Amino acid sequence: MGGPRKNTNRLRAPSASIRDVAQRAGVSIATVSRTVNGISTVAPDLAERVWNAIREVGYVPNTQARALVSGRSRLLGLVVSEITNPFFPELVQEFENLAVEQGYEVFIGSTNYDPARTETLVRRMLQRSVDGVAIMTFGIEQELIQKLVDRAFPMVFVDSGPDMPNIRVLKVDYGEGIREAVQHLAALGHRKIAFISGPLHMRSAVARRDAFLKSMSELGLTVPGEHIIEGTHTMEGGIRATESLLQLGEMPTAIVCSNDMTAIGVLHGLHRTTHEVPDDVSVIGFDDIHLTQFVLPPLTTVQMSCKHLAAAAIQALRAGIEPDLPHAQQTEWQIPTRLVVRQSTSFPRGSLPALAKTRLTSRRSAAKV
Amino acid sequence: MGGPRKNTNRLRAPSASIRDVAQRAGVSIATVSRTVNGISTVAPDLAERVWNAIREVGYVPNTQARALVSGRSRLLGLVVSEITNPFFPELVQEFENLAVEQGYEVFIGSTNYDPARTETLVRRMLQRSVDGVAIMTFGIEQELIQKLVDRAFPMVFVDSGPDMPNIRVLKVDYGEGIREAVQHLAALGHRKIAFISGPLHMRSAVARRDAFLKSMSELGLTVPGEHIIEGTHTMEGGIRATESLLQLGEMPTAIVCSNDMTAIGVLHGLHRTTHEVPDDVSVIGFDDIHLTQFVLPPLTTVQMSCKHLAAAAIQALRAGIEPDLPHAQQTEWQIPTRLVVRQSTSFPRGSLPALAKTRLTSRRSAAKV
DNA sequence: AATGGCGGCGGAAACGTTTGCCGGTCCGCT
DNA sequence: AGCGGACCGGCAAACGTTTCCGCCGCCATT
Repeated sequence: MGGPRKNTNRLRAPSASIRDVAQRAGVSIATVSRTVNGISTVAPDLAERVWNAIREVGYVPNTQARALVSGRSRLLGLVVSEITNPFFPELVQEFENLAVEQGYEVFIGSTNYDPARTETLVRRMLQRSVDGVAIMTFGIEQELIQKLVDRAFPMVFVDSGPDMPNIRVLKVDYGEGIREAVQHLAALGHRKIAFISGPLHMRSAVARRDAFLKSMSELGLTVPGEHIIEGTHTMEGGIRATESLLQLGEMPTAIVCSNDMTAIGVLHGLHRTTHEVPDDVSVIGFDDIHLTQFVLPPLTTVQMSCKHLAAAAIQALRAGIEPDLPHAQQTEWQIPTRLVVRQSTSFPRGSLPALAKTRLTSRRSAAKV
Repeated sequence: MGGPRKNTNRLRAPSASIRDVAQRAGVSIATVSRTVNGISTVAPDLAERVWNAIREVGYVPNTQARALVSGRSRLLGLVVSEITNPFFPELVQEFENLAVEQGYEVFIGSTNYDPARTETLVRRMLQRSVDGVAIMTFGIEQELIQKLVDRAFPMVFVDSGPDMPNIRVLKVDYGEGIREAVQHLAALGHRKIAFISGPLHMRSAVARRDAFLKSMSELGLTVPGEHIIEGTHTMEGGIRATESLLQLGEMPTAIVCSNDMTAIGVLHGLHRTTHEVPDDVSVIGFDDIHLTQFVLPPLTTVQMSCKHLAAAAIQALRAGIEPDLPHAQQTEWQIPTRLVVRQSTSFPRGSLPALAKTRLTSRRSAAKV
């Protein structure tokens, strides 16, 4: 038969196990387990002995074994489009902070807009047996969804997901922030306001464009067709869109963009052609990524709070994982948006009240006077 | 005694296990395991049967169980300073791509420069029993290192780590790129070149500053003390440093910065005071973060290749994990740096050859002429 | 034709937990 | 004093793998 086989072929010397602790404390491993997990049926003095023993042998519970037997990994999947898109690191950061606070770890993956990659990404997450996945890609492929839903997997989507049990959705209220943006421009005196959208196969891009049109018509402002341009949610798209706007007979005095990268492209496009922002044209972005504070001039933009988004995502995931949490039945979470005014918006050229000019124009042109 | 207990209290119905496959294929679980792991002693026809069975029951190996018994998690830890610092997402991206390619997963965590957070981060990584950790924080606390080294843990550091077995170091060759930067400026005619360093308690910041001084003296150029300013590797630090440079009697005609965020701060500082870049002052950054392409003007900077860094980190980690890899004995990896010329550098004001002016000056001022 | 070697497969132990079940102790009630 | 029950701790099964060891049969050699 041969005696017990111990630790052959292991990579490193194993660390202390629950058995070592039990031996040292003079209790059974069951008691150690219960102590570690805070189960109240352990007598205080025993618990004390166990904790001491744990400290002495430097015991760290083995997560793999835990997950294996309990069937839960305390791991949350977070799927983003691309981690190098500046919006996402901030989301990741918030998400991670909150997850750790609540005793979870985060398994991050980016799809890079590649379906094959997305496919393997999800497979990897399943293999690591995550307890739930937040899909924060703002536009996700349907077959992938199907695959996950089949396993009755707790999931969270942004904007819209399939209408199925165990699917929770974070509804971003694009209208709110965009209305603020339009009203801000209108209050400054702008009437001719253009909009550069995202790629229109993305639902969130359509939602943003429609919110813009709605806000304009609420104010009785009309938008000629050539003032609505489809962009790509990238800087290049913003530059190209700017170029086509510049060729128009009637230039708009303000441009609202479907995301910040587009707005930054607009800034570059205008800079190349020696138009000043905000003196010649006002520009507003969307997302409030970190970068907006660093461009020149700092960008006025609509903020979708990462904090809110992350917090809601985690709450929604936990609702799917732990059935007796207070929010377990909730299936929708509202995410607010709001305008953040920086220095890329001002009065339209010509309409500038003399008094306000010295106060409100950008520091750069003020200094030049 | 009671019969076998099955699946009480599990969160979800378990997926097919190796036993289901074995039963379906009419072989033992050992054979299934060998087939899945590509061990060659399995007869081709049996392997065929096993693969079919796997497909039929939709078997996915359980990573937890695998890791538990094999002692290896195929998980790599990646510790960065802060994920929202634009340099890191790009590193993370490369690292993840390469890791997945080589059959590993990545467990990311950011320290946010907080020792307590770092401490728990490492503890979490140990609990998840990662196979190795890459510490890419460019300046790490010593006690943390000690803690990890005690467990003979495969680790990779940047710039410098403790001199111990199982520690591998990625040596960034700051000198190379900074010499290129200085020579580029000198070639354009600059003689008075200032340097804004990072916080000098960071070794990498000191290394960069020293590389600058060395490159200057190689060209016979002297640097007055007030032209070396300690910054903070942040935009604010760059702005402040610019302000103090502006108060000097003799302004430098070019500023080299210890990282890109500082350089962007310099851009803002100069913009506020109506100095033109590059016409009045040339600016060079370091890191080549994504952002540098989006600021105005696009920043000339020294690139430390993320690709190189990530590839070397993974190779070094694997060297520590799999002892019979070709690089297993190597303990140092060289990371090259090189200058990327964009539009924030030009001739010093006044020294500009008339012919070159129209070609080399920034597009903005050219258009104004 | 018997024997030795070897290739290939199966049995079963081990990894480190969680947890159902059971047995012991002690207290309070009758 | 005897009994019931609450409480608490230990035993051992189970989670899903990997891998050691042993067995069986086939082929080649003597």
